[in-house]
Order: sequence, then structure tokens, then C-alpha cells
Amino acid sequence: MIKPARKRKPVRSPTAAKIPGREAATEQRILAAARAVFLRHGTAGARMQEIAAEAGVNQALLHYYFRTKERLSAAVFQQVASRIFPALVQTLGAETSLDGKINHLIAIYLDNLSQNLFVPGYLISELHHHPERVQQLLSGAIGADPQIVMPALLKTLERQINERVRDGTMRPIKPQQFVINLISLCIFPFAARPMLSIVFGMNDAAFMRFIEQRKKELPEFFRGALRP
Amino acid sequence: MIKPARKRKPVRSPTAAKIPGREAATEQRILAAARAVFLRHGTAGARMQEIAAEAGVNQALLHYYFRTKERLSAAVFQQVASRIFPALVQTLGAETSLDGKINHLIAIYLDNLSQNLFVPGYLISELHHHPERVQQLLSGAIGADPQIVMPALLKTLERQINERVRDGTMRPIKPQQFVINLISLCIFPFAARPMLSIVFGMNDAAFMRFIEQRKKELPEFFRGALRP
DNA sequence: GTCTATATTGTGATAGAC
DNA sequence: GTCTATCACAATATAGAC
Repeated sequence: MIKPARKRKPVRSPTAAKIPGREAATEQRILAAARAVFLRHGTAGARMQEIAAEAGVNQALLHYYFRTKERLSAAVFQQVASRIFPALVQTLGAETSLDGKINHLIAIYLDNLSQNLFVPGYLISELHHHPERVQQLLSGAIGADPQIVMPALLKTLERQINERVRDGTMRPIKPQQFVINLISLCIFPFAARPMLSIVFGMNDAAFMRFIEQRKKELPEFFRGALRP
Repeated sequence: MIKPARKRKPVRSPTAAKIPGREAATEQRILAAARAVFLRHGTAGARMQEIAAEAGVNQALLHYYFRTKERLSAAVFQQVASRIFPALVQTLGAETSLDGKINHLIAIYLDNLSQNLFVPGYLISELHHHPERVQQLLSGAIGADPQIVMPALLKTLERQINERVRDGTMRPIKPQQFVINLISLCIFPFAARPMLSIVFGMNDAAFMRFIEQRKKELPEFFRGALRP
């Protein structure tokens, strides 16, 4: 049997509302609620009803503003990603010293993630389950095509590393390994927090103490690993 | 309106079938298919129909063997977790040298995960979205209560670290930080693989080359970080 | 813009024949 | 043990009143 094409709602653009008032506030409330729910349960596990309840509005309003669950989840993903990735590109791409970059990235990430504990688990989960859908979103979040930006960034790092190797103050390492080692040490403890909580018996307070200690030790640990 | 309680199927135990034949093979096929689908899509995103198709059987048969999606996903999680966590406990808890443990853990994990690329993303995702449900499963996978095993393991590590600190061949580090740094460097690249693929433009072959290089460099990198 | 009510489809689960 | 057919309910999405 042939299914008749589903009727489609005409395109609206409530975001472009001219009079900023209760409407804009509502849209933001919905987005904030969606963010909370999607971060806890993931896109597949989240329920529109729960988002509506958390936002204190009706479920129909979610569709009024964002049309589909798909679009709402995309909006959340992009918002979250755009708070994480640009910092990486800007910090590592800057024209500061290598040690300065290491210190800065560790400080930024540990601080930021301490206040957004669910972000790493959420991002890894989404990227893992929908890598195809996520590619364009990630480009949007960075604000440029990573395939253009990253090679330049890696070149810069490679040059800085080579200088230090010639000085004899660092041993050789590929820039990719450098970057991935650094962000592994920063991000993984947050992504694996539920596991650490169980395995090491850490409650929330213990985890925060653990991170505070890490802020102090990680720069030295990382630089130590690079000594010749 | 009062909903009548859903009728429940009487408890069966097909796993305990006395005659191992086609039945056992089917159960294993279903489990393997479920593993593949749950790893790709996560528990919430997976569809029983897709698992049935992948196993080459009917959807009703999944319920015959595992009763509910919940139980099937629990079986998969425990199977996956039991291949990852015991290695950690056994390796770090052994009475070998600290350097030996580092080398062994890196080798084991990078090899193992290279052949199970989806495992880290899957585990982090499940732990993140269902930490409460997962606690008991994890205990089952380790084969003992982590709250008993881990403190002993950390004590052992602490003693070994202290010895080396007195020797002057290592600088002080808390055993928890030691363990988490080590597994961060091993596991994160796999968990973040979809992101690395996009950000660094790595295809599958490039990623495997990246890991191969890592096998060689990571032990030295990590030991370097611990030098005084 | 926001609501209630309802349509429509998806999905886990069960009954019952073989 | 395995299948087909179907149920029951959950969940997304839409219509239309206000």
C-alpha cells in the first residue's frame, strides 16, 4: 500500500520574531530544558514530554519552535559543541609558547568541564552513535571547516616542537600525538566519571577534589613526558 | 481509566537447555547480533527488529530467549565489560614491576581495543546514560565488588610508587592519578575516534597507523612524565 | 504564542499455529 | 524452537480552539 506523503507544516521562523518579549524567552527556556534532558539521556533516550515538562510548557510548543525532535537535538548539539571546540583551536593555534598553550588548555578545559560535567559523556555518546549526522554540525560549531583549520594548526605546533627539539628541551613527538595526549588527559576523567565513581568509590565531592588536584599536577606531568 | 496489569510470560530458562544443539547456537547468534547493534546504536537507540534481522531470526525469538530488551542489553553490557575491566585489575594488581605494568597495560589495551573499536564509545555512553543500572552489572563483570578490590590495588600501587620515589627514580604521584592518566591515554583516542576522524581527517587506515605509532611511543611518554 | 485533543506511526511484547 | 499475526502502549507530530 502506498502511503500518502505526510503533510508538512509551512516553514516558520519564530527565531526571527521582531519583538523580543515572552516569545524569545520561551524559546530559550525550551532550549535550556532540551539541553539538560539531552545531556542526561542522549538524543535517542530523551523524550519530548520530559523536555516540555522541564521547560514548563506544553509539548506542542516544542514543535512550534523547533518542528522536530531531530532539529531540537541538532540545536543542542551545536550549542554544546561550540563551547568546547573553538577553545581548542584558538588556544593551540595562537602564537604563544608551547608551555603557555599547555597550561592554558589544561586550565580552560578542567575549569569549564568542572561546571559542565555531562558534556564529555554526551559529546562522545552522540559522536559515537551518529558520526555521519554530526560532521556538519561540528563544522558549524567550530565556525569553519576542520579539514582546513586543523592542518594549519598542526603545522604551527610541529614548528614549535621542532624548535624545542633543536634546543634540546624537548624530545620529538608528532603534533597529532601531542594534541591527543593532552586532551585525553583533560577530557577522559570527565567522560569516564560514572565509571570512576563506581570503581574508585568517588562521590561528587571526591571527584571535584580529584579534579582540583589534577589542575595543579597535570601541566607538570605533561611537560615531564616531553622532556628529552 | 484503570489499566489492567499486562500479562506476564511465565519464567523459562532456555539457557539451561539440556541438549546443546541448534538452540544454543541460536542463542549465541542472537547475542552476537545484539552486541553488534547495541554497540553501534546504544541501548536506547537500538531496535529489536534490527537485532533480529542481523541474527537472521524472527523478532519473537529474541523475547523467547531473553524476554525483554532490558535483559538482552544487560547481557551485552556485561559481556563487553567483562572483557575490559578484569585486565585492568589483574595487570595493575599483579606483583610485577611498575614499568612492567605500564608496558603490559598499554600493550593489552591498545591491541584489544584496536579489534573492538566501538567498545570504549559504547561503554562510556552506557555508563553515562544509565549509571544506576550499570553499577551491579559492572560488579558482575569484574567478578567482585570494586569497592573491595580497588582499594587493595591502589595500596599496592602506592607502595610501589613510594619505593621508586625513595630511589629517586620517580616523582610522587597519587595512585589514582597514576591509574587514570594511564587509562586516559589508552582509551580516550578510541572513545573519541569519530571526532578525531572528522577533526584530523583520519580515515580508518590512518587511525590504525596512529594507534600503531602510539603502541611504540606511549610507554616512553608515560614513564617520562613520572621521572623526577 | 500557547493550549487541549487527537492523529499517526514506531516499537516492545505476546498469543498461538506449526 | 521458530514462525506469523497481532496487541498495547509509547512517542512524535499535527489540527484547531483560544
